[in-house]
Amino acid sequence: MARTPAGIAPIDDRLLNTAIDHFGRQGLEGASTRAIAAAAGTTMSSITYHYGSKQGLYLAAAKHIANQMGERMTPALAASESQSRAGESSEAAVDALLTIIDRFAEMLVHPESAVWARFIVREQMEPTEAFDVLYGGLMGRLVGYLSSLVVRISAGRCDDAEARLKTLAIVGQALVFRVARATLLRATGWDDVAPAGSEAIRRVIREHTRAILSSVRGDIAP
Amino acid sequence: MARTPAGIAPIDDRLLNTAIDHFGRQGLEGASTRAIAAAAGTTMSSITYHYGSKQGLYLAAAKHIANQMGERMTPALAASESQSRAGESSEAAVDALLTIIDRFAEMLVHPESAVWARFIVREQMEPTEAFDVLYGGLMGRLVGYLSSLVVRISAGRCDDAEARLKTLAIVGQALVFRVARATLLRATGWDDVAPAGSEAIRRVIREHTRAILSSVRGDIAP
DNA sequence: GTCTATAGTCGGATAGAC
DNA sequence: GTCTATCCGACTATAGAC
Repeated sequence: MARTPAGIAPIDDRLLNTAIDHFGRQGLEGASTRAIAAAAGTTMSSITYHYGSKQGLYLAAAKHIANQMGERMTPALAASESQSRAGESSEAAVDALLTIIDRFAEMLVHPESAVWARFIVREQMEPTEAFDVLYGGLMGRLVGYLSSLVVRISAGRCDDAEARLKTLAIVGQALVFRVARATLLRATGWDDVAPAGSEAIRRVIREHTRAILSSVRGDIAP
Repeated sequence: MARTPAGIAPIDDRLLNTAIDHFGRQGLEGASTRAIAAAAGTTMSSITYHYGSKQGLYLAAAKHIANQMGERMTPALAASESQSRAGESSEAAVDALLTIIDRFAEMLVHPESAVWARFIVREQMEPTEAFDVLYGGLMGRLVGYLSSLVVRISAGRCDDAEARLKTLAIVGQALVFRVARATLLRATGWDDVAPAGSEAIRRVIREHTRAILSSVRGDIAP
């Protein structure tokens, strides 16, 4: 049986993706291992066999999300770190930050992230130990890296604590288009987010982020 | 038995608030009418009596959220509309928009909004007919109003469709501090959002929003 | 209006066949 | 490893006492 580089067999992969979907919609308690197993084409006791319990599957699902998000963001993170190191200028840091934000926005408007987001947002608003898995995977590193870029861009105007709040606010501009998806569709009259809409969203986020970072640099009066 | 102006008796109010909490955490299917009734100090069959069914209670809970959010935002909305009408200048429109955003941010950092947010975000990412109730209550009106301010601030530089995307991105800066609460706490090292933290968050959002709107007015090069 | 009692379904965990 | 069978608890909805 062929295994992926991550060591996950196709059957486990299918079970994990189904689990993410069900847990994301109904939570740990609300989701049913019977329904997850049936949707993945197997039976409930295979969950017990592979993951020990319902909660074991839940934590494995969180790890699977962290791995997949890491795969999506790693190239952009490498490119950004390269841009960041290319020059000491704050312009280089702005570009490095925009590289990450734009890739993050692209991920969030992509349909693939819908199931991840349901799981993650649930953990954000009512954390369990699965949040440690999610935050330890990529999020924490990303927040720290982006905040350090903001500090550099500000040239000492804002301290680390303020930079972290600024980072979250900037990220929130992208997050809203996934988390408030129903409002997006109502407000725009769209049936779904077509490629043109996705481009328009990313352009708005880039423009806003540039404007915010310009003000951080002191280009405009506060 | 004294009734509130909204015509909701204390017992119903307690039942509805409990329902919002349980439904927000576990969803329509996951939540248990027995548990909701017990936590509200009554029995399951009183839910059937008052709301017909579990889903009837769910819709009533959505309406209750819409009403409460309306109460919180109405004064700011009235003040904002007054500011907006006070002058034709785009500065007046900026102030009017900031009034709404700041009040919205204040609501989102307040602990009270945690239970509402769990319910609403669930409906955002997996809408049912309860979302019609939520969106029809306040959200739709607010998005339309803020977008019209953005159009006015831009002085024709962006059309209505782009203004709506910009509005959502701006709102997202506030939303993130509720929706990604666990990340906020990890990133800052806070145990909770103390008054000083709440002030810092709102200041960042105001500064960013001013910077974004300045760029919309063409104060800085795109 | 609020309660208890009951019917019928579905949940997770486990044991054991193969 | 994957399945069936079974245990026992919890669920919604309803009927009916008071």
